[in-house]
Amino acid sequence: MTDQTSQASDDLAPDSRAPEAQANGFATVREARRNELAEDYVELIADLIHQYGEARPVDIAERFGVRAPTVTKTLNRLAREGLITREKYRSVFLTEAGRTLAQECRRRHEIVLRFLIRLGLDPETAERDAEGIEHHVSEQTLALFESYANRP
Amino acid sequence: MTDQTSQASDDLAPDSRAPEAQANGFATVREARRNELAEDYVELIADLIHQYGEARPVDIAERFGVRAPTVTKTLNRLAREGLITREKYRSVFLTEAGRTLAQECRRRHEIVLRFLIRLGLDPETAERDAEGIEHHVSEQTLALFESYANRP
DNA sequence: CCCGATTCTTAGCTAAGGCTAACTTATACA
DNA sequence: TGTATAAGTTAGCCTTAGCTAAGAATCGGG
Ligand SMILES: [Mn+2]
Ligand SMILES: [Mn+2]
Ligand SMILES: [Mn+2]
Ligand SMILES: [Mn+2]
Repeated sequence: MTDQTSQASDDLAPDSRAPEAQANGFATVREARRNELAEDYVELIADLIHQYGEARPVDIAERFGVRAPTVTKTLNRLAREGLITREKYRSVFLTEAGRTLAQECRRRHEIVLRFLIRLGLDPETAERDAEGIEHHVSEQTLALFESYANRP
Repeated sequence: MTDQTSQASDDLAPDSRAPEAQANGFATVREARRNELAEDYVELIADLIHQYGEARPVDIAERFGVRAPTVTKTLNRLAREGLITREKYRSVFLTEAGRTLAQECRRRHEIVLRFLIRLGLDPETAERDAEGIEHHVSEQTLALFESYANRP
């Protein structure tokens, strides 16, 4: 196995980083992926509480488009991780940690969304894309998105 | 449970879409999440083949930062899904479908990366963010990213 | 106040994606 | 050419995230 990187003028420029640097990048992405669902949950729970005063599993399931038992199981995990409190057969509420995380997610979501719309995307697509992108933007990127969105 | 949406002038504007529209958005994101890993694999495999003429599991493992058995298992799935071909104890190669997917991923990766750098992000962070974002950009967004990156 | 409908949970299944330990195969070099 | 090392696989573990079927709790209208 010989390295062809240094000789051929790579037209398409594959990743040129050292393997370890690349591995660090993927580690970051894996980490982000592990938190995505929890972030979507707390953000939605905060929204529901804001709109209706409470977050019921049935509403969470409807908005995510998943079945009730899936919600039950995920909520149990979030409780175990200290993001929500719950009693059997009752609505769920955010802990202090949950509220903090929800606020961060909400902020990221808003910034990404406003940025995409400002770029020229239609609101529907912007919402879809923002829902996925929001979990993968660094603070640096967020800052750039924000100033672009706020520009005169 | 009463809807407070119509009365209060919501300072933070929670998601105002109908539950079903929101569910569709999350379905799109779930779908994207299901494909992320396969996309990262075929893209990396294409890179390795381009650089070294072959893609060995040991190199894949090193660059992803995971253990060898994890790679074996994932490669088996990719083979089952018709994206790669493999023989036991040998390097892996892309099928036609795999090459096509790799090319699409590579294109998205490049566009997102160039866009972020053009926005003002440092290359390190741009790579990290692009690695996650690339799986969640619609064609519309991609088009906007591209014209921003190509602008004079 | 009670009974049917709704909501929520439990049990149990599948698949993905990570790991370690142990085994098998391939490679390389003395 | 034989064998030690490197590479790859297998087996088996765990957790997450989805599902259905079935049971338990709650709620509301008569
Ligand atoms: Mn999201
Ligand atoms: Mn969101
Ligand atoms: Mn990626
Ligand atoms: Mn990529």
